[in-house]
Amino acid sequence: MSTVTKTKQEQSSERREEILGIAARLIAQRGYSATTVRDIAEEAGILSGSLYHHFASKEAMIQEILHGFMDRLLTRYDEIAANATDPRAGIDALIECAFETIGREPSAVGLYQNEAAFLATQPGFEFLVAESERIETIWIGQLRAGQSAGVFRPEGDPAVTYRFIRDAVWSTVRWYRPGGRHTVESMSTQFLALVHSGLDAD
Amino acid sequence: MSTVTKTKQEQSSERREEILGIAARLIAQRGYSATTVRDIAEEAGILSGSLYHHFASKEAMIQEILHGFMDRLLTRYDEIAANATDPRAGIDALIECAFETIGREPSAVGLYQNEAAFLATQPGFEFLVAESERIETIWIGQLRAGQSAGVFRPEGDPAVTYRFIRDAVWSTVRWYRPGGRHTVESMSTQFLALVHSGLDAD
DNA sequence: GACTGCCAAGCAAACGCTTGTATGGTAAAG
DNA sequence: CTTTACCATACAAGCGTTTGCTTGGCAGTC
Repeated sequence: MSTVTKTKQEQSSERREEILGIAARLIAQRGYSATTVRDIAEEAGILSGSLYHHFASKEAMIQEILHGFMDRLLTRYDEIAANATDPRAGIDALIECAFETIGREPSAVGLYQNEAAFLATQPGFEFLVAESERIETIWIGQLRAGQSAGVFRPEGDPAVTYRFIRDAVWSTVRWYRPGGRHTVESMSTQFLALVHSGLDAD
Repeated sequence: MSTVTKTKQEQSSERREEILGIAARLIAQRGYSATTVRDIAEEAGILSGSLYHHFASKEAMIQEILHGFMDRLLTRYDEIAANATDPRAGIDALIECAFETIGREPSAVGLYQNEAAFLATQPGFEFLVAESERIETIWIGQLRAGQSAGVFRPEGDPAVTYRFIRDAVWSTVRWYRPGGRHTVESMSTQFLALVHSGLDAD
């Protein structure tokens, strides 16, 4: 009697994780189809054929990267939604979580930003649509609750507001570089100020 | 003695424009390197080799698309900046112009969103960096002027605020579809309300 | 401690296919 | 008779992937 075991391909060895990290970084930089298995292999210090000892295909690599990324994100979002005391605190926590994620795994975020929309239409990537919808539901739930409670302005379609916020936050990964004038925290703070109070002076 | 003439490759025939439109649409959907010249040719009803009667290379096609797009945008932005009566009206006009552009040429916007960051690092695309910087200067100028005039909140780095706004607006092209619940105008209106007054009720 | 079997990791070379591009020809229009 | 737009065919390079093989190390058994 054994615990549930992973398939051989899904067992995580250190080498696998290392190669996935390289692949994520390259694909985030150049795009999925502009990144060749030879690029990835060379960066890993092996030949392209040797990649197939670790992964079934190039597509399997990006699937594993995206699935892992979205599962981790959804876990955090679920926790935030479950523990939020009020809608405003909930939205703030979701936004902060997104900025932290950008700081923690920029490659996965960038790759998701660039490739998810197209890949979602491809067979084998149905999970992208499903998990994106769950995420959307969490955000819109907080926005709606805030409108009902009277802490957020009643006008404005929550679905549209969500997308504005989502895109502004996630797009940060394209230009934010740590070590410069701003930290992840200061970015988060400035965004929260903008989204809560707006641009206009009182 | 003649006026400045375009090179043969840059002369615009109707057929050229048609093919460029097809290329822009396909590349916006699938990405530059995932779109083959055979895809473009098939959609145009010709063979791939025949494309080279109109264009020097695949790269020349995307250069022409992007250059044309940015030139038109920059012309409009320059006009707005020159005619703006005050910073708030200036920012509003810039935002409205962006939403109108999304409605008018969604393919070019989408293509720019997806490919510009990578292409900007490639030889032959230096104009992308140059024109992006000019656009950034126009926006940040309005934001700074608003802070100085006291109509915008003084806290917040204008360069960061600009990027938040820019990304939220342009990313709209990825999910907005005309004919649904929202028009370009209603999107523009809702975004302006959010960016000026924020989420919080008074 | 030597021997055996096994396995993860990678190499070297090739496979069939797709890619962007070049070339010579053709048919219609002016 | 030149120009325009296109076809038909080809080509070299690069693509993802497969194959057969080598290597080093880690059990377990004698």
